[in-house]
Amino acid sequence: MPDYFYSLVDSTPILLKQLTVCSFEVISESEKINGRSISEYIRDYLTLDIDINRLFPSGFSEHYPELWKLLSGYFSLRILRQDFFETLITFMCAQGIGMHLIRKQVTMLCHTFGEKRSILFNGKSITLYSFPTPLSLAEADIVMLSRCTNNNRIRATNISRAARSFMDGALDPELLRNPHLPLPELRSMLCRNPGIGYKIADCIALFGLGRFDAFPVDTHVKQYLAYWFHSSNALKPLSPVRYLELDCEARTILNPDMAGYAGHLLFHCWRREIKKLRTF
DNA sequence: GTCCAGGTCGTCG
DNA sequence: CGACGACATGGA
Repeated sequence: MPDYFYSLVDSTPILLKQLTVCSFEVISESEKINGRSISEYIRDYLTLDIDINRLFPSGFSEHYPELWKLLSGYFSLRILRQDFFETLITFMCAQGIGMHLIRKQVTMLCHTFGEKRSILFNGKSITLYSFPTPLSLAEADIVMLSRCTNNNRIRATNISRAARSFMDGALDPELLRNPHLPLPELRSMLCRNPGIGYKIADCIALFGLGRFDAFPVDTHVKQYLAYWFHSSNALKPLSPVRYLELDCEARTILNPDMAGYAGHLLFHCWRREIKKLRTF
């Protein structure tokens, strides 16, 4: 993968219009990434094959007219087909803390364990750090690693262990990428790794394995299920059984095989329009 | 100072 | 199963 692509790999959703800021002019069409042309790669990465208009079931806009009005401002939001390992580690950093701290952890991981790369962009030299390789995290000293994980030693240990599982093949993305693998089975395979529960597993499936049917239920999703869709279950504290119930409820409201993708638009719409949060 | 952040896990009744 | 605390920090 060419160096400049690392500037795109952020493990966070990006609005299409923001992404254009990255300017693809620097990329030559003759260059290949994993045997594919640049335009093919971008189309896949930005999930341009996914038709946003078919994300929500027919009748949804009529059933939720006010919500639909808010949501229409989010149709340019794309889920990215991101690297499995990056997604795995990034979401293992996302437990009960704010987006700001999650980004900080990922940034520190890159600065501490990633490769330094300087690229020329619009005539200026920019220094970037790649995401750490599985090997570098597998071999990382736990104390140094926990400095990157919000000083959370347990999280650092879990990440270290996950990296080693990735290295020895126990955690194999090619095995998990099987589209015929039922979601509950995929989820339980991911949950064998300490530090990964239902929510993180669903995030890894959704963002790192292209499983757009996976529907992660977090604190925000729980809130909008109660507020927009009047789920009484969503008002109660989240437990493993209730997680599965909410997951099931969401599939009756949304298109089951695209529930996660649709849910992601709802997620950002909720955060910005209702909660008035500015962070993506 | 209090509450809440893209949770998970162990323990106790 | 449900409730609660530990893990950790920072922004509102």
